Amino acid sequence: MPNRTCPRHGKQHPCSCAMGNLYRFVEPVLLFLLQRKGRAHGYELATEVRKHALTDAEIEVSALYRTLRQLEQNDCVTSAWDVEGSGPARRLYELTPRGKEHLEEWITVLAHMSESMSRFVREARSQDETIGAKSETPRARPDASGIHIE
Amino acid sequence: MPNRTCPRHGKQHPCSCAMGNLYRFVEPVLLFLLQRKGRAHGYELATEVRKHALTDAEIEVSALYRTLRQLEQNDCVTSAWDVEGSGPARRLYELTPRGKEHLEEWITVLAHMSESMSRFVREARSQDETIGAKSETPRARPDASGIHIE
DNA sequence: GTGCTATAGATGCAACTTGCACATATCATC
DNA sequence: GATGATATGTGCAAGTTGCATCTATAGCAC
Repeated sequence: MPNRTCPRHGKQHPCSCAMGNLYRFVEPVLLFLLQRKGRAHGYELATEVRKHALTDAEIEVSALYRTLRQLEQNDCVTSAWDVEGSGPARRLYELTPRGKEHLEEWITVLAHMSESMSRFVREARSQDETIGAKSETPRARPDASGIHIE
Repeated sequence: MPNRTCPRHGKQHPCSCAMGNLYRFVEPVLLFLLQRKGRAHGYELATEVRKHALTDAEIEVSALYRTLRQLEQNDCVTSAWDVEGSGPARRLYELTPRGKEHLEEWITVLAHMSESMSRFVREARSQDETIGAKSETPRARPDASGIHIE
């Protein structure tokens, strides 16, 4: 949405692609998935994160791994190498009590944000209609609701 | 919410203070206010932006001014110096048709995000209950009214 | 055994964004 | 002439991000 044009949607439709990943909404989704799956490795999470993403921005794998490391540093997850099975070793992540707490914090924040946003959308849309209706008339009176600029 | 602790709320309650301003949610609020007020200067907007903010993060005046400049560069607003009245000169901003369009894009994005978020919150909460019920630890019931912080 | 692909995790770095402190200027009041 | 409110900005270190690239294991085809 910001100035730089979105590489995925171009000018097709408005998107939130240019919004950040790392500290924004990757974290809660990862915490959520980890809570649900009990234990998972990064590559696996990467395939599922899309379905629960909070914006339509692509979630970078690098951002995902970095977020997981960050979460580990903050005691929200623990990790252990899993060398069983075929293929390269994988790091298995698991939620800690602190991580669960952090997810709950995120849930509170997101619930609040969701509400703020839908209120904003409601207000902006109703205002839009008002202005749309008004602009038909020869733009006379300076808005009865009282804002005057000198 | 991210790792760095919030300077305003500390550990009191979860907040979205550490989320970005500039390209995030300052833009739509400014566009909205400009549409409503018809014309306004930055300092004035700064006093009102709080009421419509989409996160509980403080909106920096510097971010606000920078956002306005950016919006001007992208033809979303125009500005003109107002030297009438007392006090220092003020830059009066006004929405352009492109700016109105951009606001509508934001509204679409925010409506979508709001929905994604509330779905996420719903899912995460119901999952939480399931897991809570499953875990045999007595763990004083997760307070229906919601928010408990460490 | 070489090349190719899928899986898995990670780093390097330029470009960009942000928070905070500070700069500039006008006017009013003391 | 000092102080404070109004008003608009800039400077810069620290932090964040997108994209390209790297390492490494295993399976399969040739």
